[in-house]
Amino acid sequence: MNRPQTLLKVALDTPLDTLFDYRQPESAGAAESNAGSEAGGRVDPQLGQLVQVSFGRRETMGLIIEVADHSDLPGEKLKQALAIRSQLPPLSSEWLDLCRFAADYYQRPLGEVAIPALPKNLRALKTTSIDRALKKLEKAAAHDPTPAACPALNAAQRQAVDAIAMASGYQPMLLYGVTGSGKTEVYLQAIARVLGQAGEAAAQVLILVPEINLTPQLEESVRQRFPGVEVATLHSGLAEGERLRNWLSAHLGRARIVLGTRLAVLASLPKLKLIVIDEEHDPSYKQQEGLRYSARDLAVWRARQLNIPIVLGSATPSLETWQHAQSGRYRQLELRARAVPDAVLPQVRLVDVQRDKPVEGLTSTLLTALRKRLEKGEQALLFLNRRGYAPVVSCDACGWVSNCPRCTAFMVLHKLDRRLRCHHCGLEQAIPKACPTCGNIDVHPFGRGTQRVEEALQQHFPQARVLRIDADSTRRKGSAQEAFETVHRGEVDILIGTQMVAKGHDFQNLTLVGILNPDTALFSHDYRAGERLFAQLMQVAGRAGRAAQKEGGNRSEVLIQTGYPQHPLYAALTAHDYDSYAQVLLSERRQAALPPFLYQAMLRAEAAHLDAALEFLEQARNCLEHPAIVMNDPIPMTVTRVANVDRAQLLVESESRPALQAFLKLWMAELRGLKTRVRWSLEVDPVDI
DNA sequence: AGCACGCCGACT
DNA sequence: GTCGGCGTGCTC
Repeated sequence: MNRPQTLLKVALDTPLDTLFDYRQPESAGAAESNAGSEAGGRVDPQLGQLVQVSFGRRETMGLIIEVADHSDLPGEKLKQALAIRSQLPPLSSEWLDLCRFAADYYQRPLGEVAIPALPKNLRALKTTSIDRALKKLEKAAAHDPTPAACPALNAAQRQAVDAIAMASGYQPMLLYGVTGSGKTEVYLQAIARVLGQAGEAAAQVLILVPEINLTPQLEESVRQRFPGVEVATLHSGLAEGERLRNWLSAHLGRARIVLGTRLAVLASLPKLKLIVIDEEHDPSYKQQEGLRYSARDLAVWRARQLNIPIVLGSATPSLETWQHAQSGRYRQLELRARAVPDAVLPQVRLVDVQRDKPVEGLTSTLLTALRKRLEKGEQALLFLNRRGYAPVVSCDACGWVSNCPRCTAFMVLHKLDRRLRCHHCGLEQAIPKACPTCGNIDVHPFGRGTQRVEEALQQHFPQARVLRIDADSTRRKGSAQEAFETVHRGEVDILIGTQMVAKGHDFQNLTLVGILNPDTALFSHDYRAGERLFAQLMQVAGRAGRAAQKEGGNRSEVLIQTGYPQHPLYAALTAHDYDSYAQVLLSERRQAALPPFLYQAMLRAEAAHLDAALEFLEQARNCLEHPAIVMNDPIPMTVTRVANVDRAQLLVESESRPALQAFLKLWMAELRGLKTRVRWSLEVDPVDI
């Protein structure tokens, strides 16, 4: 007497690695009749539709992954789904496959990947914001695309544009070119060609950028170049309403160009025909919490899935991408010259701090260079990747240092607000007037951050307008943007900043870049530190001399203050030669059996006491063996304690990615079975070791 | 992960 | 006598 009934297998945002079965709602149409869908009659549920369900004691939104007529559970355990959200097209099976891949690869349940990838307002139980967004989208008038004028290309750019526009099917391409070599123009013209080729059939292009707020220039260029074309941005800074509207515009295929940060790689793009990843080496493509995905890797997977070309642009490609280009898996497109006529690469000079001892972080060579630029009315940029006034305060008499009581870290002196602040847990304290242990009056700051250098600069150049840009000076929303504008308007003579100043901005009148204390990264235990430092310094150096050279012939210069002027990294920087340095790094990696010649996963554990975390990892290490897997010793993390929580990690390695994946799948099942009070998480392809 | 239930300490 | 600590168990 069992008439077959339609069951929905639903993915929910929960750590339980399974789909949940529900009976279909009484009337799929009726529940949402306010949206104008056909009332009454039963509508067939479809894959990729959102469905409202009761789960435990709460109501939540899920995604229909399968429609079936059988469940392994006894019928009385099945609840009826509450309502299917039918007023928008279902997510495509390609999109679901993308989420499924990410879920499998990063060892998470499908629902934990797919549901959070959707805008919050789309998942909300009430439909008001969706209705509002759809109405607003209707209203937005569609303009006729009016092609804007394109600058002429040089030969290398033309070749690159042709290669991208004429690529058929899956074709990853490394667009390798120094800052100022005209990568953006290649993107824009390739996009124009791809959108043009698709004609009325409407193609979509996805452009990924590291941080949209720091690179508003690209968004500006895109909008100006494609007037009348709908451009949707997607990034974490958007208000929920706008986020939903832009997401829907992409999902409905209206937005022809979607420009976003890493999270945009999971957008629904039904007509996607080309992906561009700008600054593909940038670490911010790696999500560093929750689902720790690489947007770059997922983008490449997506391009292959859809059989479309993908362009990875960089002046300092990641070694993974470099290796693929070397091996021929990726096609290499190269822009050698700077695209701006007459522009030349800045001269990079090393200042040996053993011979020219810095005072307050500034060598006399750098001070002289600054003075010269000031006299000419040109701008200078100093780069110091350390915010605050001084990284630690100490007592000469007894050796007391400003340790954070909750973290394995120093509390940083912030002189302006007269506080000590821990950059790991946020704890703040007043600056002690005397040493807390011995009472000595003479406690003093040790080392220097951007605030201290700013102070020194003001003393050296009282007439100069000095501006500091770092996370502290740009707390307020939009203040970073304001700060950069004052530089553009020429209201700043010397800019001092952290890595925030390295990205995106071209300063026309900037002719001197000083790099203050880059050496620490040279001897880091993280084998990626060299690669990252090179990319960062190259990027900062690129801020200088982007404008056409003036008739006076004053070439821009970059001064690097270092204690190791012989280091090959600096030699390569001086020669503007990433090729050979990357080659050296790659062969080192091959010899030492490190990524990209080795595949890794990191199991991390957190507990109130280090012993518990280490003990869990030891247990994890012993609970499963695999012939192709090497398990390292569990070790405390470098910064062991953060906010009173101890952290440890266990690195797992294999020469075979499939073997690692197979192992992880089994291992996760084992670990989920261990009952432990330790919080743990797995990261596949970890970047910070 | 939420969110409940469930049994032992200091308070309106 | 209750409010509330977090241990344990379940979610179609």
